[in-house]
Amino acid sequence: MQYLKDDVRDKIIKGALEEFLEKGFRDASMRGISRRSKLAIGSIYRYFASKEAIFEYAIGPTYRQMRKTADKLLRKIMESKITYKNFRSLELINDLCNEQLENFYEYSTEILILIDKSQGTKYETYYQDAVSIVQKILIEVYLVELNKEGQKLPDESILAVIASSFTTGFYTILKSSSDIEQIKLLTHMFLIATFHDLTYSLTQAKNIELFPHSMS
Amino acid sequence: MQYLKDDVRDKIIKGALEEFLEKGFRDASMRGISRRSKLAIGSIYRYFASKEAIFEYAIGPTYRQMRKTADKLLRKIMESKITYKNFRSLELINDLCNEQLENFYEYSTEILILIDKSQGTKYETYYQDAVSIVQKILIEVYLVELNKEGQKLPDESILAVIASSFTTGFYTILKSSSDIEQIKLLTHMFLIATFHDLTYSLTQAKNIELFPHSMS
Amino acid sequence: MQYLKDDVRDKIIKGALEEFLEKGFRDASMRGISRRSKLAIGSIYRYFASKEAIFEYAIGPTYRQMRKTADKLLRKIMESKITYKNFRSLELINDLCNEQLENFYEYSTEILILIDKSQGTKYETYYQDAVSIVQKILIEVYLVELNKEGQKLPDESILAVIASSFTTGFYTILKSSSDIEQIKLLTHMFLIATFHDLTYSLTQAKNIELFPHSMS
Amino acid sequence: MQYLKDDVRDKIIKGALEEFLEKGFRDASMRGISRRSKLAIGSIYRYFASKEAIFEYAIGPTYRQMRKTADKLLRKIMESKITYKNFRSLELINDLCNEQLENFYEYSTEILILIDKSQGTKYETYYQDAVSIVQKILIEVYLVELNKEGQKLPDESILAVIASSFTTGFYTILKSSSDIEQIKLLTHMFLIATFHDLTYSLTQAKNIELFPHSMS
DNA sequence: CATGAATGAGGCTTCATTCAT
DNA sequence: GATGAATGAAGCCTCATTCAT
Repeated sequence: MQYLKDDVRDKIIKGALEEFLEKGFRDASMRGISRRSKLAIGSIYRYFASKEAIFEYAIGPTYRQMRKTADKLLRKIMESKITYKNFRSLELINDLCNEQLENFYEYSTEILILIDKSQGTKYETYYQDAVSIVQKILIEVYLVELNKEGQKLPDESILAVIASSFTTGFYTILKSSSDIEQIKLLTHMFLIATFHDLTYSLTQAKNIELFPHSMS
Repeated sequence: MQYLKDDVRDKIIKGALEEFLEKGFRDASMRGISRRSKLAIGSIYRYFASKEAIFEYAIGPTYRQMRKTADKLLRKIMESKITYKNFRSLELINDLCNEQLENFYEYSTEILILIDKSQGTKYETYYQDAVSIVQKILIEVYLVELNKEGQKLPDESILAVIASSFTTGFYTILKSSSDIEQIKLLTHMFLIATFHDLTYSLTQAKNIELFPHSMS
Repeated sequence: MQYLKDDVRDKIIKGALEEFLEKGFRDASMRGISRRSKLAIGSIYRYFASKEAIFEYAIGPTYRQMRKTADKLLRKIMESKITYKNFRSLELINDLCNEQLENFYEYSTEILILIDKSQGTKYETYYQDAVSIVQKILIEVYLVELNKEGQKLPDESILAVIASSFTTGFYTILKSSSDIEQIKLLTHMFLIATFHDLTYSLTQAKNIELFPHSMS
Repeated sequence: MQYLKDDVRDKIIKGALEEFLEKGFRDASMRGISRRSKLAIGSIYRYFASKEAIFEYAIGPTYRQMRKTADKLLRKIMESKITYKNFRSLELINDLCNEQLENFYEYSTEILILIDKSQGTKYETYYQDAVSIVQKILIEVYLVELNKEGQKLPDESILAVIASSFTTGFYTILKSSSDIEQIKLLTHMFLIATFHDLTYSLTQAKNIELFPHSMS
């Protein structure tokens, strides 16, 4: 063998990730991947059967890891009776997040591609799926519990908004740094910023002010 | 008639907006625009020189309007000494938002296209630009002021995270409804949920709990 | 409309038939069809979805016609108790052939393509299928009857040979002329030449001479 | 060793013949030849300059042998005054055939490739050439002689039909068996079936019946 | 002006051939 | 000499753009 096959495969994947990230799957061109990986197009086809196969190899494992994580997270939350009233929720969620962060930050490029560069692949609903899961959690933790108490949200679709907003913020953290400690800190801060007193904000939205702690 | 008819031009734009929204600029096809606008492809080229020209005509004005709004917003905030401590911030920001919400509402399709269907055009950085502006505002309102007081954020890049999270949430609202009253309500709720007591959350992140109002 | 669509479609089919006949389906190139039909490749795709669709349009109807004819022929022969002993066989077979010849000679190009230029299409077994049908007929007319009489062929696979030889000869006739009267005459001659006294030749092969009528 | 090894060359040719026979020259792939011969593609190119060179080496000698045989056959027939009336024709033709049958048998793969797997090579007209030679012989043996006698064929092009029919039948025999004795028997039977009393059939086609020997 | 057929560059993929090891 | 990875021209097909009617 002239070159180590794995070297070349990695070079292809590296170029492909660049191309996918910049153009998205559909607009990524084999020529672009070829240029970035400095390999003739024909050579790429020695390693991968198709553009789709490259995507699968580059992104598939990360996707499956993320699904597994998300499913586990969802199951744990459903089982552990977390509600917005539960004092230990923060710890638990934080732990659950931290448990997976190591995985996440290592594959941040893949995740970013999954989020909004995967149109045309079987993973194209990834971002919506992630948002849906977050939304399910929010419904479980907030809406179900509030309904039990006879409280109502002014508009329940705010949970969809918060789900998408939170999901994006979370992935922005992953994108922003490759220092795992910083990612953990930011995640913690962002969890607090998003969920601290969220029930109060949502139910009282019409009556409260933005900066209560800061007025003299 | 010496001039090309505006109603035809509008029909084209209407079809083009549909196509761009559904497929994105790159994957939008002239045939698709032709089908949706019920006009022959050749006719479209009589009104617009290229697919890009259609995009420019359909989206450009909205883009410029949004930039102007954003710049004005940024300038006003810079000039008006809004800080997280300023009691009148809420009113002001709410007013600023409402002032534009009608615009947003009216051009929500164009805005949604700008956000994540503009790849391949000169506007493809729109979402990032929007996030940047929000981030600048957050820096002005929170970071600058906190620094003056000698306080520090555990990690300043949390502002970038909140900027992207907020921007996405805001555009999710636009996408979620075509009822302007609901949009206003959701925006208000979302503003509260995001910024109510944000300073406290950020600075005290390590010490506080998620659901203070809900424990007996 | 600028050009009559059917004109163009016909031009494409004409070029495609040339190309298929010369190169065979697999080696026929869209560029070749494009060159022969003097149409840009893109134009061809306005009329046909794929190279295969062109083949289907050009050849499919002829194929179905031929199958129908062959099936009918086979059925009639099976039903009419024709055997090599049956005096009226010649007339009947001749009639059956003539009945279809008009169709055949009109589509001789298509038939020639079916025979050995259709590799890579769903019709690629056409020639073998035709031979099989002829062979079935031969088995019915000769072998079954001979067995009843307790006679044996020195080697039964001679029928497969005669089937393929006859089939090829028959198609050669179709190819050789576009004068229907000549085709009919040649078919008649060829039927006589092939089947006149065939039983005798086959069963007595080892003992007889080639030119019995011509020796002084 | 200074010279390339012959056994390797043979291994290549063996694999190539398999590949050519199954796919035809154009659709045969170097990878296929490499797989069948269990030799790296690069090695093959050390022995042969191109796919065409392999074909030439594998098929060329057989082609030339066949041409020579055919020419000799043709010359002999021309010189030896064989006619359909000549009593010794059968013996002679049978001998001529048998003389070559061993060759045919030994190179049947090459011949089968020549017949209908050689498209894209300079030998692609082989089948037509073979038919032409048979036709020339038929003309010599039948037509010339009949003309001398003032007899006429109803249509002279029947000889082209019989030439192609006979050629195909003959090659079907080669393809059908790898048992030389069976090939000889089938060839004999097929010669009888084709040429026994052919003159009578052709000249009297309009007046005779198919099964004279079998009517009670 | 409107129409839509015609064009051809560019996208994915295959495969004969070359070349570094 | 053997190997098989690398190359790139050519095949099928799509689609923005042009042009004849």
